[in-house]
Amino acid sequence: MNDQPHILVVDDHREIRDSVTRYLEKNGLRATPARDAVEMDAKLATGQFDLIVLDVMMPGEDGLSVCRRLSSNGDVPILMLTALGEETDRIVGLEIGADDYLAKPFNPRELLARIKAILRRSTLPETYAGKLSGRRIAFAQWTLDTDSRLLTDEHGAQIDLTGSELKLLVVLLERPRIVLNRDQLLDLTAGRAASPLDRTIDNQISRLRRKIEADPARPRLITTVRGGGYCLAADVTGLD
Amino acid sequence: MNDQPHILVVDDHREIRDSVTRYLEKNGLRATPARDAVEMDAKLATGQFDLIVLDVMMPGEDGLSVCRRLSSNGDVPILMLTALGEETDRIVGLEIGADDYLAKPFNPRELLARIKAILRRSTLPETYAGKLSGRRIAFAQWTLDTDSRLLTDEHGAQIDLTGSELKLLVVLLERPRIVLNRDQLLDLTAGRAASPLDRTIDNQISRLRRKIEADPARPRLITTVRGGGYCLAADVTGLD
DNA sequence: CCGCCCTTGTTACATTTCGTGACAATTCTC
DNA sequence: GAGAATTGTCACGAAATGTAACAAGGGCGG
Repeated sequence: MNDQPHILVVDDHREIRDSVTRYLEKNGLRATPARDAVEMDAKLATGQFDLIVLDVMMPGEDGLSVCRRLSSNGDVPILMLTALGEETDRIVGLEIGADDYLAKPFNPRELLARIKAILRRSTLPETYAGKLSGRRIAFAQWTLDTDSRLLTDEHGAQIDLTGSELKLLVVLLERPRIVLNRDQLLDLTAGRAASPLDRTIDNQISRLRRKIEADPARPRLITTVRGGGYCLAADVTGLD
Repeated sequence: MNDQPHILVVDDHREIRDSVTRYLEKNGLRATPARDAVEMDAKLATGQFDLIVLDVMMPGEDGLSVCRRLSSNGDVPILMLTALGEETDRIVGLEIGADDYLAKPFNPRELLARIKAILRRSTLPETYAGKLSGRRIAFAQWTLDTDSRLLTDEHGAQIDLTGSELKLLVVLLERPRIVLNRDQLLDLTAGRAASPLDRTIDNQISRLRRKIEADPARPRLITTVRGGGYCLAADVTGLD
């Protein structure tokens, strides 16, 4: 079982990235490294994170730009890493929405302390996962209302989903045609890591299929990728 | 069994190319040599690669151009090899999309370490069934829906494909009338190399024929090229 | 505060998928 | 036409997946 906070470490220097990741993990957090903005976006899309540690100086899209972009959504706190003496960057970093900053070289313990401080104050009231919250979503023959948890098909027949069924479905709907493995799904729906022989996701999928598939024995909407995970095989439209 | 990462080594010097290939294989990776951009393109078309080691200085299309070209697709990470002192090239190499670079002469162990570092961080979310994901494809009397894994003939009869049957069929459909040998097919469908006496592909072909051929004993869609491999003998139309 | 009911994780077992080896069938060579 | 190489396919088993059944936990009405 693992529901520790999950930190995304974004830095182009491998040594820093890896040592920070290891240090955080050694201290009871979960941590995932990302090399640049692109990889960060990929990880953000397939995982749930509680905080991002972000380097200012990076090739490609730099930290300031990333920070500006992310903090406009405002859902994940950011801790900026600035190279020594980049005084301007410090100030700008905070102005554009970072929650804290730390100058390199830094003491790992101080980084950990600041991360914990941010996490402590950012225990937000839980909302539904992501962008599709509070919306109506159309896919295949279904329309999902995430507020009422109600699924309506083209004939108007209605089915209501349980909390975890809804979460799983929303996670899949946010990533159509992407294969997500059981670890990712568990991370995204329950925010925890899988224990060995964990069949939780299989069961959730089975229960969800029973409700939304025309023939649950031959699933067409949620397909199985053997050795890979599951995949939503439909186009998704947000109706707002 | 072999599903190690597959590295494509592109260098015009045979000694470097061969010694790097051997070194990587000795260390548990799969590696395939290519002498220039043309050969590289051929290998890329008929194999699945996880990383390309690319020399900057090559006759014909040079490394920088290749790198620019490949990284616009952005699906295979690139490690550039630069001759000593080509300081400009280093910088440009990273700017145009290489994931890392290494100056010649280099220590093989360092090359291996950097390759592993890149592989570690380039685990991107897998999309469903390649480029043709989410499409309907027509060939002969069949229409394939890659989402639902459903094959429909002209009379509307439907046949379910398993995951590996679908993958094999898609690989063939992406290369109609091209002969692919068993190694290439195994690489493209399963991302692994064949072990001696490997009958996997024969079996898959057999199973696939049983489903899509009018007379599986006299295959007309997937033909056998004795000593060569298999070939999809039909025109393919994407319906989107 | 109690007990019922819904939800969800876990376990166990059935089913499916797919790789492997064996052997038959086919094709090629000489 | 005989022997060898190559291919076709069967059958078996290991591994992955589907799902029923049970248990634990939580929420809500009374």
